[in-house]
Amino acid sequence: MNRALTMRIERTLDGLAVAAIQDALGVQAPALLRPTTDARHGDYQMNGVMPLAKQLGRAPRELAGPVAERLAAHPAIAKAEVAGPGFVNLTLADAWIAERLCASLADPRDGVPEADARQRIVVDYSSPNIAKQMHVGHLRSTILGHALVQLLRFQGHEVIGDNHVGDWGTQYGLLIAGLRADGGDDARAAALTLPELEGIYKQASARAEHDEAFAADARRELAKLQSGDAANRALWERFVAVTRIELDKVYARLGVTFDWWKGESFYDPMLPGVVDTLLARGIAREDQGAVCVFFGEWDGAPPKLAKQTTPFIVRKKDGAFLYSTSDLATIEHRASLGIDRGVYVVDSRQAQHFEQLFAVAAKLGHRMQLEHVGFGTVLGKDGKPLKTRDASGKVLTLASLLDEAEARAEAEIRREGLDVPESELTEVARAVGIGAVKYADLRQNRLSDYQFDFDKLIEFKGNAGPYMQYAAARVGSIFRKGEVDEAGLAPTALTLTEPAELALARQLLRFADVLHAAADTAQPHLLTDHLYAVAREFSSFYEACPVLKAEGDVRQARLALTALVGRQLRRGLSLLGIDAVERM
RNA sequence: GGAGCCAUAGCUCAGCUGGAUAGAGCACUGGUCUACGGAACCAGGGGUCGGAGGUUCGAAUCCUCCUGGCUCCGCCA
Repeated sequence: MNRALTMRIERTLDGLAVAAIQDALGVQAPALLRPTTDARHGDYQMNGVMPLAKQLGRAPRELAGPVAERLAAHPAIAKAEVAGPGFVNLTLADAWIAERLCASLADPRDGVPEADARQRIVVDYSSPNIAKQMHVGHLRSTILGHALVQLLRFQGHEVIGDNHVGDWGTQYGLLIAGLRADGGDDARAAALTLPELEGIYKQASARAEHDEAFAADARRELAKLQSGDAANRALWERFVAVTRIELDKVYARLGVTFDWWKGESFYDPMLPGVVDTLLARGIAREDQGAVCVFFGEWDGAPPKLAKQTTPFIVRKKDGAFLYSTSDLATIEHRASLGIDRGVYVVDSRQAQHFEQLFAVAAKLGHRMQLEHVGFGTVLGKDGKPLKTRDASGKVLTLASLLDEAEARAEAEIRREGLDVPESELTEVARAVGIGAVKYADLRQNRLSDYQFDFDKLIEFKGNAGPYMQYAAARVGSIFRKGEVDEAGLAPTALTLTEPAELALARQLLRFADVLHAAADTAQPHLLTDHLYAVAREFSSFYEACPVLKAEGDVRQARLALTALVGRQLRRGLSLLGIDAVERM
């Protein structure tokens, strides 16, 4: 077992426990090793003996004894005790903990090994529409998706972040017709701004509701666009370019990036082929003029889908394609590029669409690992979905939300009288405001809805973004004040004796396990929980144990702990897409 | 008509591949400290985990039913 691998403590101990069961009892069984929820039960507990005893018809405590004995012999384990109905409680050896921490200090990856198998992964996230401003509805996908990309990349995977923008479809016929009806010429088109574009769309779509001639115009313009008409194509390109300018501004503020911008238009030429294949393979059939997949007619369809009487439509009766078709083409295209895994960071309400999509992809023979990373709705303080427009009907844009976050952060920094020079105030307020919004989102279990409350998320205490940034800044300040070169710390041994030192050390030891769990399950809140626990343990430690005032080995050990805290906080925040600041 | 999600402390939320006395933040109460950044630390009160059954050595977690909120599903994405 190499050194890096043993940084994943939980996995290492689980392996030891399985081996101990095998050795002591001569059977292969899951160890069910978990961190304890109560420090009185040690650091990790093994629950596997109880079900095993049941299975063998033996007394659990009787079986647990010899297993514990074998575990206790390992240098990592100071104590292995049988407790309760048959738990085996493990307490790690202080010296071993210290040794692990030294190794992570010496490791440029802070002790986090890469994943065992490297994959090529595409992550779909953000996905706004062309000709519309981003609104609060895009917040979670954008923040969560970007964090996930970085977590997976840190695991060593080859990750492609893809912004699958809505840049194709019926709305472009409406926009072109609307612009023309509005007396729009080339000059007008060239000077368009995004809010104007949005206004034109709103009017045009309202007009098409009751004005049949106009609606027919829009359909004609759409057809021309789709058949490659040069003038309409130029207008469409203009729409895309105008929107892109505004999108790029928002992404720059958020620090969010993409590797691909393969929007729906990119897949348009492949759509007829997708439908042909589905028909030819007998996966879809025509019904009432539309081409549909009926899961109830499949052999071995997922039971949930089989009960569904409504079909998965891939071509409308008017011949137009849908996003289902486009999503299938996307999978097809990615498969041809040798992508192993596709991750979709999209609202949970689309769960059924993805189940259907993935089922069809599997039926087509695709082996790609496909995952829908769903998330809940952002709610207002009233517990209802956050409105995308205010009472007057004005769109509540993502940009305006970020403006408010920054303004509130600046006000808070002034109010608290923090250590921020006037010249850096704007930049610090930006980092704090944006960081607070991101942290508030990421610390939540993604599947549940969450209440968006500016008053809480800008608070400089508790489990909130600014508190984490503050903790990181404070660590930096210790090294500055002590004139200690943080990077130069490379102890080969640490003396940890104080309870506060050991409690902090044990928390730091979890970093690698947590990062992998967060990435594997697409749950960044596991990482925020860890970072918050580190920050809290650090505060207790800092209160109880003088660092700069200590001497000799004690000082060295405390500096090493402090350095690790700083590294985990900075690394963690950075992976989540949150900027740390030097001073605040 | 079919499918799915949610209900945990006053508030916002963790915990849900079953494990030991259900955790955190905020709020509240009390305490510490002439302070290596007090945006601190320590301690405390507060929950029949929506209800009722069931499976199990063990259920917030799994199963069934009920109540109350919410979402999705034939031609938007």
